[in-house]
Amino acid sequence: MRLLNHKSKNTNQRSATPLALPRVKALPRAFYNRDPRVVARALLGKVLVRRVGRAQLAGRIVEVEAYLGAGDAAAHSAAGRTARNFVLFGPPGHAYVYFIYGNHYCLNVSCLPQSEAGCILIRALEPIAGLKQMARNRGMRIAASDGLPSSRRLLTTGPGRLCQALGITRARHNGVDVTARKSELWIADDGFRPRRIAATTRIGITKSPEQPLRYVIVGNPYVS
DNA sequence: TTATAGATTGCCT
DNA sequence: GGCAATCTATAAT
Repeated sequence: MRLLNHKSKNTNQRSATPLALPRVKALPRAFYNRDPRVVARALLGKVLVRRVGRAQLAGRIVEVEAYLGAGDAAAHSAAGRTARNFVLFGPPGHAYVYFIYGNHYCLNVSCLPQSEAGCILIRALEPIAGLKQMARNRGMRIAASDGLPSSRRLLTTGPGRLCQALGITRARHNGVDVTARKSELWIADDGFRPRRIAATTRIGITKSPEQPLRYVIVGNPYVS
């Protein structure tokens, strides 16, 4: 398996360096079996891979938010287990996909052991492979190959956008094991390590907005 | 049973 | 900057 590298003029450190990925590893279950704040930082720079038959869509994770297992009023798990959030209470390393505002899907990855409901919201990706398909999925006429960062940003910057670009839906991907390379959705480590990470407050929440639980790769142009 | 807010986005002025 | 789109969960009738 090989991720096609998209030739791009790099506007940021090394985040778009060629991916020599003859055999990247999937992150193991133990990676996710930790405090969401630790997992969130560690996920920055990893590669989200969406397999569609033989084709692959992939993007580097550049922005995430941590939602804590207990005592986090902003988390979906705050009121306990429901038909929507049950995945969060299962084992770590599984996709939690929910539908929001009647229009958009958002992708999270569960962390902490069984019965503890922490998770990480994936908020932005730097597109790596399958950009044309992403543009098609997003209904963008231009194939995002015009080299303009401004238009490419619209592919995968924002939690709703990246789900649409990768064709992620609740019906198909909620509960998927992201530690398995055979999954339609999994997360790879290609050895890239962010140079600098910053923590800020989370976006769009009203309940406990003061905690710095949003993490970004400093300077990456695909951060929202 | 009905109302309202929400981990968002795109299009309008 | 305002607001519509319109599913899901929860609070209020």
